[in-house]
Formats: sequence, structure tokens, C-alpha cells
Amino acid sequence: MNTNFDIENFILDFSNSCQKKQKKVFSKNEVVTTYIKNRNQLCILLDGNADLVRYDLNGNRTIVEHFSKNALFGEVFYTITTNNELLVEAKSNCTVLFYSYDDIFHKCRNNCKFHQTLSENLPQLILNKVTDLNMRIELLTKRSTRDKLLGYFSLLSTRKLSTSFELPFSLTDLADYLSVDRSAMMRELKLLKEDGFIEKIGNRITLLYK
Amino acid sequence: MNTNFDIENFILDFSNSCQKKQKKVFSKNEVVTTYIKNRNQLCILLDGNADLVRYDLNGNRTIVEHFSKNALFGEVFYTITTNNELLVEAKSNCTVLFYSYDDIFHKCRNNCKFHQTLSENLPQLILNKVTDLNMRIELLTKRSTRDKLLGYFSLLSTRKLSTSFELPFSLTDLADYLSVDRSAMMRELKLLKEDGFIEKIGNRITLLYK
DNA sequence: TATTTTCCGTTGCAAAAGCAACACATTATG
DNA sequence: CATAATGTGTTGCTTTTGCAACGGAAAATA
Repeated sequence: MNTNFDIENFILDFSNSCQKKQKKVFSKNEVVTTYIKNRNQLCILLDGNADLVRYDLNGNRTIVEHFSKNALFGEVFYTITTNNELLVEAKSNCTVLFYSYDDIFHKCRNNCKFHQTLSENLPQLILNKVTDLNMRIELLTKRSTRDKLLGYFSLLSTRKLSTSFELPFSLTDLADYLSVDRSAMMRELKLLKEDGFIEKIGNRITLLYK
Repeated sequence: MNTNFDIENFILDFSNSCQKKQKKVFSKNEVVTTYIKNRNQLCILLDGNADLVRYDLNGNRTIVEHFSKNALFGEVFYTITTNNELLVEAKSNCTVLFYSYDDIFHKCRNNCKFHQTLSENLPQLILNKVTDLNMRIELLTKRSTRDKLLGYFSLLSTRKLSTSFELPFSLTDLADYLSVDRSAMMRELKLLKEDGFIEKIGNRITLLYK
């Protein structure tokens, strides 16, 4: 299976070859896009970091997804319902490509190489997204704040192939990502340190268990 | 966009035309498959109901996904990690098609019509799965048991286009699906009835609000 | 550099959720 | 049909989590 389709080089090579896309630059805290009505938008984050955020009726903020370089996002992945306000917020300066899923899927008339390669690799790209979402679901189904934290840390540790890693979030944002109260999470973090599970220096976590 | 690709008729027409699949029948409570090692398995549930279930180290059971007719599932959607035991359990008698994702993606030598149609429609099928998973994430990020219940009910109500609907789960399973304690959920269900949000007769829920 | 804004770390108290146990109903099974 | 297994409904108690508030640190901004 072509799990290692190299989206990075692919995008570098072809990002200027197709007419049917828009490339835009955003600065920190700008709204990249909103998921309000169905327009089959599919986006690729070329550079920077961004979060997909939802504000619910109780005023809670949830970071639904965190995007870094080469992430795929857009309202095409969502069934839009009215009681949702989904925003993609730039967490740093960002460069984003905007496509219409229809255009990608049906290819543009020019039959440009970008489209050809993209549509060939689209199943794999979307499949990668599915595995990401499944990891997120695994985190969210953990029953306690402690397990969510440990689960998330273990995931980052696996990705970095190291027991020591930087958090990609502020602690405030981490709480919104794990869907827990910030102060309760801070309390639990303290307990994890006291119980010798982790060490935390600034934004860097080191796992001490196992 | 081809959102309405009719997987049902498609499968009926072509399910016997390709050599590279296995069709198996399961009876209630049998294990359909386990997600243990990577073998790029992709399955289609032709008939019946099944749950993807995880048992964690604390003995908690989580229903990760609930599958009904024509659902796509399989370990190809997961990044397998060792601290996971994922099982697909038949909740009723089931008929399941088993594929290798590689075979689907690269097409079989026969170039059978099934494969051709399937691989053409694969992005759409996987995309549907992404939107399902996103709905699940939305549910799981709700902060309280009450909001999870109301969110799930509203989802079922939208699907059935009616304020009244049958639960596809036993209450025990519903708790495992919403990732909450069963007795706490029962308590909340009672409160929802008392507060006039819902009516519950047997397995049928009616929404009374709005 | 001064000042504003955001983030971190903490705490007491209140509310929610989990745990354990039980009786009873319903559904499978020999 | 008898019996076992599973699901429902409930409750008292404990633990966890959320809420609100605050002071100080760090970072952004004027």
C-alpha cells in the first residue's frame, strides 16, 4: 500500500500548476475558513499551524482538530448542522490552498498533473485522516482526565520516537483539545508530576513510567 | 458531488463478481474480526449489525463504532498500537465481505467491474466515514452526560426525520458508546424525562423540546 | 520600555459522574 | 417450562471534575 505518498514534495512541485485552486496567506489569529454551508471545500495547510474550533451553546470552546503542515481539512469532511459553529483559526502565520472537492474529484478540464496525482492519491490522503480521527476518538473515550493526558502524551511520544517532547499546544488549548476543564487538568498534571509519571519543564514533557 | 453513490444496489449487483474477496456469515455474539496486526483489511457489512469494541486496561468497555447495513470497517482505518484490543462483535446475524485494501486500490488483474466501480467510488465511501467519525467526535466532546444524550438523540432524530425513534442500542451499550457510566446515564435519563425533555417508552424515545 | 493581554498555577467549594450493590424485568437457553 | 443470563432501574456513598476567583509570570503590543 502506498502509505508513504509524499504529499510534501508533491505539493511543492505542483502547487502552482493548477488553475482551480486559491492560495491564501493568513496571519496569526485570523479566521482561515468557517464551516457554515455546504460548498465542498477542501483545504491543504502548506505552512503554519491552525485549529478547528467549535464554540457550543454553553460557551465552551473545543479544539476539534489541530492542523500542522500538510494537513487536510475543510467543510467537505463535515455534515453541517445548524447548531454548530466551526471555525479554523490560524495559530501562526499560515499558507493555505483552497479547492473544491468536486473539482478535485472530477478533475479540471486542463487535466493538469496536480489534479491527476491528487485524485490518484486522494483515497490515501483521506484514509490518513480517518486514522487520525480514530486516534482522537480513542483519546476522547478515555474516562478520566488522567487517562486522557497520559494517552495524549503517549501518542506524542510515539510520534517523536522519544519519551521527551514539546507540547504543540498551550495548556489552555490542551484542555480545550481534551475536552476538560483547564483548572481540573492543571490539578491532574500536578498529580502526575507528584506521582512520578511525568516531568515537565516549560513546554517539554518527559515520560518517566515504563 | 456524487454523494449518493448507491452502495446498496452496487453491492447487490456485483458482490459475486470479484475473486479477491471473502464472504462470511456470522451469528450473534461471534467475533467478526480483530484489529491486531496490520493487514490492510477492509470490510463491508452486507447485513446485520455489529459493534467495534475496545476493552481498556481498567476493564472499561467502549463501543467505538456501531455498524449497520453497508457500513465500511476494518483495521485499514486504524493505526494499530499495542495497547489496543479492538474487536468487531456481531450484534445480530451478519454477512460480511472481506477485502484487502491493497487489492481494492490496485485493482485485481481481472479488472472486474466490481473493483472498477469500487475504486472509483472509494474516496466518496471513505469520505462518508470521515463525516461519521466527525459526528462521533462532536458527541464525545460534549462536556456532560446530559449533553451527550441530547446530542445523540438529536442526531438520531435528524436521521429519521422524526422526533420519535428507536434506540439502536441497549441502554447498557448506549453508555459504552457515549463513554459514560451506565448508572449515571440512567440517572440523567430519568432527569431528562422529569424535566420534560424526552419521553421514553420501551426502546423508543420522543423528543419534546423545541 | 511601559502597559496590556494572555497564560500559568493554585485553591475552596459545588456539582457531576463513577462505583457498588441490589431487586426486578426481560430475554435466552437447556 | 425451568433456569440462567442479561438488561433495567434505583440508590447511597465516594471520587472526580467543573466553576469561579485570584495573583503572578510571560508574552504581545503600543
